[in-house]
Amino acid sequence: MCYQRGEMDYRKTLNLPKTDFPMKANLPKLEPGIQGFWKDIDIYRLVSERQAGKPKYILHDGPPFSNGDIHLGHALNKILKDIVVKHKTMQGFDVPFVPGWDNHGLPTEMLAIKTFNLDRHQIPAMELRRKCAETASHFVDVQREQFLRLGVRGNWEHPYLTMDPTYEAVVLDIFAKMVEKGLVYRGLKPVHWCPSCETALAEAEIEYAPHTSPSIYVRFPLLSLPEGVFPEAEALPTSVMIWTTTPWTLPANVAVALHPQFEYVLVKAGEEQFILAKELLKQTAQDLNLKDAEIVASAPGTKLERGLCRHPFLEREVPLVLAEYVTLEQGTGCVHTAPGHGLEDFETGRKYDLPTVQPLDSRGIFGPEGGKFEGMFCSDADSKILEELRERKALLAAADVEHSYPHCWRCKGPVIFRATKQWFIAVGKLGKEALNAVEQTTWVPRWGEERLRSLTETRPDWCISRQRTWGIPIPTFYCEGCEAELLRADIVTHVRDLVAEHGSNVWFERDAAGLLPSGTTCEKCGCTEFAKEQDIFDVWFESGSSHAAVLETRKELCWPADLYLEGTDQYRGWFQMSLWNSLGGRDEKPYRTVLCHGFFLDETGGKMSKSLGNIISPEDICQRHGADLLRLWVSYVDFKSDMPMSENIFSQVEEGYRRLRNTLRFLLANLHDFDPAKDIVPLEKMEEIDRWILHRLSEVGGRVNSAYEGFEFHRVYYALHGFCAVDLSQIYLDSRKDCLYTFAADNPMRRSAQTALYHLAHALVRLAAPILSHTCEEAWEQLANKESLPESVQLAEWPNLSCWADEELGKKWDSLLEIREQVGRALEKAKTEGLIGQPLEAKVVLKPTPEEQELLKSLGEEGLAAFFVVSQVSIEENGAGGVQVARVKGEKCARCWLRLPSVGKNDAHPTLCHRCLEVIEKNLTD
RNA sequence: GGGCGUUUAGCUCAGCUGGUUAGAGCGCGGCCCUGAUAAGGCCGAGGUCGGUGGUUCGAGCCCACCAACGCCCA
Repeated sequence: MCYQRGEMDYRKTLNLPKTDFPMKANLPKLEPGIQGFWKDIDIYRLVSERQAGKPKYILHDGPPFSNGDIHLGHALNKILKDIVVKHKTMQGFDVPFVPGWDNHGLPTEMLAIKTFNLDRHQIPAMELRRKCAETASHFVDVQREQFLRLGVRGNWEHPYLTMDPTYEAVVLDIFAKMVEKGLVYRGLKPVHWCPSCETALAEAEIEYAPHTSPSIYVRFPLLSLPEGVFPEAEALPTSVMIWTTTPWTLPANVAVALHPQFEYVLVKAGEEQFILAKELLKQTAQDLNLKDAEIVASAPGTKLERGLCRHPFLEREVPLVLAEYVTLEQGTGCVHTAPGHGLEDFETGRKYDLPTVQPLDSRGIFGPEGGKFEGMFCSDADSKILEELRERKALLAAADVEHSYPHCWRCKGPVIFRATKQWFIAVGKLGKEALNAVEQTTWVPRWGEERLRSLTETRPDWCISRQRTWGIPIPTFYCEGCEAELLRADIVTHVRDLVAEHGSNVWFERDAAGLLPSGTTCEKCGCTEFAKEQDIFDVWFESGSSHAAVLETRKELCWPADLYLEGTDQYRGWFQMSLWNSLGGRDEKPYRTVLCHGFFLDETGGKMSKSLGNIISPEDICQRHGADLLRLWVSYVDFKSDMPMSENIFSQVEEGYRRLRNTLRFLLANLHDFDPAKDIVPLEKMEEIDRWILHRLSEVGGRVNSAYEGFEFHRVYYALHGFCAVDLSQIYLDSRKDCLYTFAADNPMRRSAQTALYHLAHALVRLAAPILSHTCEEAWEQLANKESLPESVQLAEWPNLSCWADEELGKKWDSLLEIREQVGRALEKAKTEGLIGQPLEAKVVLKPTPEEQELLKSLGEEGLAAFFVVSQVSIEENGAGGVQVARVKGEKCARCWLRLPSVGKNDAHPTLCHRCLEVIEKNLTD
């Protein structure tokens, strides 16, 4: 090499950063390639093999419905799981992740009906089920691809599906256990019922529309009240006044409900008295045209409990009961209660052990229980009932009212509530065990315990019957002779075996005889002919069985799960249902820890929903920003409460991503000539500043790890981001650039710096890998080009960083950093005063106190200059503290840009300082 | 209407068992650099900690009530 005076390009003699790791990620294009790489090397299998034999950590996946594209909530959920899985794996656990799908259920059935334009009343059950299965399979495939696009690692080749025969068989197995334990019974429950379609309707099949109903006030003559309440009632004929819009439900009336806390009054009007809520007296008096109403006495609802009235037209005593749902919005505060025709009424009926009168048949026509209304269609009976009330002087007022009323989605006719026989799990019997289990579970966040406890405490028995087609049949039978129920564990087990072999379709393909063990006879009447049950299981019973159907049946898994991780809606859903199912079927709770995440909100804090049109799809984000950005966003926010999401917030995450990426890039770029095998410097020979940054790394690593452990991923983000932005970019890397660029390539000080960069790069790539899986894989490839490393960062172990910790050094550098800040402010001042244009034009004069002397001297004036990123530093003796900035004397070195007195002292290289001269001359002799 | 939760700078988060002028990063404004360059550095302005009342010598933190928002239920 030959340098001509005056026209030398010293730039070429610098060790400037060089890398293939691009500044701009272009994640949408990059990620599919990386995902293809993972697929090619079969990353899931590789990791499993590597972790085989290590302690297991079981994160059991809650199955989403396979009936549409994934939305942001699904993406969030799977990314969170993936972060846990990847971190735990790096921590040395064997973490098999088997994703699953919930295939059965009404939403899928409705989707299939719509997609294939089916007539659900015409199509044979098997045909409909085939279409449902086709729909479910299709969306399993769709969603699998969508989850893979997020970079989620799992056993996607062999997920679990609730419609798989092996899965279905375990559901029935659990059911058999519950039958054996006497937890299953058949009881009445009111459901939405369409009398014209003659079928039960699910909530989703109901449409609300305006409807005109009669609005009537009715007298219930008072028979008695608890001792000492309203003694004035004796004086005149007294009745409890109720209001209703469904007169035809009066034959089913068995009680009048009052609110325990409301104030009820005894009112005298003419020659009679009424009982009603005080607050509603004014409105009612107006409706009934009562001019002379006068309050005689008053008492809270709770005092009236167990009073008795007479039914207005039937020979029936009707008790006064208490219910919290009674409102003061309309009526009288005294609510007509018919357990056969309303869910709340039904619950109240249970509480007070009232009979469930349900006189209608499936067409909505009164049967024998309907007395004189037998043979009439329910709403047609309204006028007859009004007539009856009038005759008996029980009707106080009647008018028409228009209100919102449920209608059938299919025939558009008004629907009714009708109690029918359904299968129940007596979860009440498991209450104590449930509370115990809730207490022994670790809830994250902790208030989850309270939430599940209040759910389990108040929960009524679990109705598992659904009157639909797409699901697992409830394997019970009815005697054709005496109609007795045939519910036996051995028979359920027999059906289970058939289902294990043929799938649940077998129930729809065979008649009862083909499903029962041969020789089954009715224990009551000896009959051998049976009919099979029509109801299928509630899907919650199915997904609630997953703990057994998945964890117990997969070799790589084990029961119970270490972790369940779902959204807050699942306290009532999967968390709870899995608990009942497991307590009923396995006598133990299915999870050790339950972790719960919040929901997405838009930037204004409102909810995200399709109807509001403020939905952002994960696919859209992957296409425009990349999965790693979505993953980083997941770690950027605190997922335990609700999380706002918007383009604006997203652009901030993008900034954060750039900082992390560019820091990593800078590390890699300055390692381009570093061969770890040859060049690595042992810790004790490293420069102090390099040991300091490794000490900081060990601190950050510790914080990052405990943040992962505590499921506080946003603390991972802030720890990593802060480290990259402050410790590295602002302080360490900025100070180290001079050494890295201008020193001779193999100068031990430069190798020391590079050794730090090397350790930093290796650590950061690992610490961030559970979150930024793609980016870290891309960086990993750069590192792996130079040394033999596992094929993927996913096969890397968690770095042991504690060996870099040096508390004493940390403290010392805290003080140095304070001085550095002082210097920064002084430089800024000098700049605004026009003394200097930029820091390299400055000479910093330190006037340290005696205590600071030693501190500063240990770094040396040159070391301090690099640390402050200025040209020169001088330390004055016996100062009183403080910093002074002067314009530097000396020319700018053409190579290192520092202003030093040595510039111009050499004739061969008049524009170089002594440091650069040495490097150049060394280069020339090499 | 009920259960559970959330509410600290424009944004996302810290703030230990209550204790001096409430912190960080990003964004924003100004400046510097052009050898991390669709990068990097420096400085700065931003908050009556959702509201009201209370306990206390002292409250972002404890208590009560209220409001907005969210999940679940009715």
